[in-house]
Amino acid sequence: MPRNVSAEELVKRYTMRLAVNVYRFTLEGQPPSLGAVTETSPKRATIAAVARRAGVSPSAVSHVFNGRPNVSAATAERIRQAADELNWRPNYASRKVSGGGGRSLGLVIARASDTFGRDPFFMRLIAGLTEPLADIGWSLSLTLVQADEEERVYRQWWGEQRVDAFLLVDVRTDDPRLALVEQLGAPAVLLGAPIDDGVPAVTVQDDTAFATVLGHLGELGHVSVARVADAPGLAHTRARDQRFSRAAAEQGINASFVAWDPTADDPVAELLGRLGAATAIVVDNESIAAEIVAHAPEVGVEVPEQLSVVAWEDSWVSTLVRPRLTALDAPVEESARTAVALLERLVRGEDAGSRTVSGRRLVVRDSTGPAPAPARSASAPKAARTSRTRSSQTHEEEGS
Amino acid sequence: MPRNVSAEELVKRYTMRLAVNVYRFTLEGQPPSLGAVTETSPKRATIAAVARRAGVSPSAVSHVFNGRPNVSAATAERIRQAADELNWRPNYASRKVSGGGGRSLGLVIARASDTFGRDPFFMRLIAGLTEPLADIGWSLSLTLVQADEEERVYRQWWGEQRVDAFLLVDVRTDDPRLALVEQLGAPAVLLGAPIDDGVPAVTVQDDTAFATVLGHLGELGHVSVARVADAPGLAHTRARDQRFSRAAAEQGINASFVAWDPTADDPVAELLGRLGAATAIVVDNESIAAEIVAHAPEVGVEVPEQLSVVAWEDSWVSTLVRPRLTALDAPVEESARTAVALLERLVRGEDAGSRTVSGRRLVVRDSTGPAPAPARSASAPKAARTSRTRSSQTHEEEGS
DNA sequence: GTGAAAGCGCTAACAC
DNA sequence: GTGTTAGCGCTTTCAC
Repeated sequence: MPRNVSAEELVKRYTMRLAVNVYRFTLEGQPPSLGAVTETSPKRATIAAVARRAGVSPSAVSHVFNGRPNVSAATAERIRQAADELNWRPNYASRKVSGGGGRSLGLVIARASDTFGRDPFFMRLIAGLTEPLADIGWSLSLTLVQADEEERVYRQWWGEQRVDAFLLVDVRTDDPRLALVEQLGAPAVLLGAPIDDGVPAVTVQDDTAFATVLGHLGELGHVSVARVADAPGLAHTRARDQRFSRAAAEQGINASFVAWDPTADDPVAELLGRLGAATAIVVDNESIAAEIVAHAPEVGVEVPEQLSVVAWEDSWVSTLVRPRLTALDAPVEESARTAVALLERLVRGEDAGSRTVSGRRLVVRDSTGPAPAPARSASAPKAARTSRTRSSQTHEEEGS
Repeated sequence: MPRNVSAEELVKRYTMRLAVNVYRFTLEGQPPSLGAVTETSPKRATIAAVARRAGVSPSAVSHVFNGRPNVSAATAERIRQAADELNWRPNYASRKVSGGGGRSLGLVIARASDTFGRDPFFMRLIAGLTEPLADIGWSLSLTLVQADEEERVYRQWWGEQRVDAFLLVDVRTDDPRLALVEQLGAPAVLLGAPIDDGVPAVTVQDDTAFATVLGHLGELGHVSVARVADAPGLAHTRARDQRFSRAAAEQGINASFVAWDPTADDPVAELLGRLGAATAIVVDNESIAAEIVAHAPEVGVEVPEQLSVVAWEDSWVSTLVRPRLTALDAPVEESARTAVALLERLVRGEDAGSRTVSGRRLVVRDSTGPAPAPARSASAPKAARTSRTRSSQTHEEEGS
């Protein structure tokens, strides 16, 4: 309601109030004047108006719209029709204030605009969330925050009852949000590996992803592979490091780790300078992988002739750069759908355990190729690409 | 409130109710039992609890949290402190139901996941909206819908009072949403050229953008330039067509129009085949432009040696592809901020007129170069790029 | 199967 | 300045 109201608005409010008071004082059925005021006013119809039109009580209308069984089919039909005619929908706020379940999922992303914007994962996630949410009548409340504002926003949104559950993404090691949502009593689900029994997780089945990647690279003759992690603070980083080491050991591949340094003048050149013997890299972040393949030739490293690159995550961006990126595609939409399903259970007070969704698929494109012959150095000839536009092959990774 | 409640929950509710009833029956100040129940229960604190703790009435608390002046500074401080201690925030739903202003902006995007996901504009828009929204205590409710569900979602979100205003994007010619929001009485702002007095617009100052682009291309010797539009139904398409024609005429450049056909087997090849004499193109959509520069060489057209490409819209994607895209950068964040400011005025009942934000900047990168000599045909030598990594130059476009 | 009535937590008019 | 009170529109007992 506007703070500064017009004269008409004041008159209207006063009229409404009068009508209501008359109704109260007469203690009778329904004075026609109230009906008239309510139904012709620009204000939205109320449950009372619908009830009146259907010739029933407000509670009957409520029952129908909440799927409670105490109303006969015929009456229910009449009520629905009246609601339609008045174009009425239960007021979300009123419903909440009177104990009805809320229907809003909070997604608070602690990223700067640019790192948010250049991660296609978020577009897939947002798009993937909206459909299952819409199916159950929920909506998505989204915001970006700075790291030091994160807790405040969770507390505020929950405290104001603006949202009824949270989806936690970018989970960090010792992430304070887990304790926070438990303290608040807020239903929450996280995307990533399970951390805490209190907050169910939706995990992508990643166990064999590295084996698949290293198998692919091994076949191409690579014996030394490096893993490039983007953000060291994220919870998944260490787990992936370990899996990478193990899978490499099993396949007799020499594993190493290289950090991406976004503060360098030329992060790609700087990274390539630190690769050592590695002839292939697996990059945690798709846009970084894309930057590497795009920029490497400009600093003297041909992809895939001298270096093979695999992106962990896949999207249209991988098919945009040249050479196209070989990538590990995650079932983001499936994760989103699963998270929504869990959230719905939590909100209803049922308990929900963590879930695992299907594994990553290795999509082989053009950024991986035969390992360079050891003799050749950085001055290797820029061999013509075997087939620049060869179609993608897909290796389905077996689930576990 | 969960439908299926535990025994404990039932007991708790019953206890609360008892306490409340005792309070009502005694008709006295505040029975200690109620305070105890409310404050130690896991339920969130209420305004009454805060008032009690601060030794004032609920309305005093309300006044403080709504910036009304009727409370002394000392009392206000005491109230704030009590609220902090109880970790209380005004309940959003209650506030709305009792006439308080809402604080939620609806953004309904009628796009399929993939066309949404591959348009970096939306990431910039979302990121750009959240900050100004947070500044005024609003949040963003976002959803994707199919075209035939669009109207239903607007009606539903508004009818339920789930949102308090709408931001209209992807405005189409004769867009039914304009009449819809006016009929609903919903505050709304659109991004794009003004269409209707009822819905204020935030427009990017595009008047001279084509003159700037064509000036740049003219200097490079291009005499025939084509415009590639993505979605013919969008309202901005025709306006841009006209501006393009006019600017071309003024500069003695031969203008043509070519449609992008996403259904073709190879849309890029198909498009290039229809360019006629044009040696440069201006592409409405950044990801299409990126696809063109990435794929053109694979079908025998070198960029920029044989064809110059300019993208209308700019983001990190333009710097990812090779050659890097010369692009027209729009002030998306400024548009978002302006839209939020307008919306806030509308919601308060003040009127708000359309606004124009600063013009597009031409960012010259590597996808534009000298026009090919007319004699040379498709078999032109793949001349070495003059400077593959030359730094971007920026031409500020003068506003009007 | 139906309706009356008491709340939900807050705001705002008005009296003190 | 501060408190009282009557709503907001809905849900939910609990009588009928």
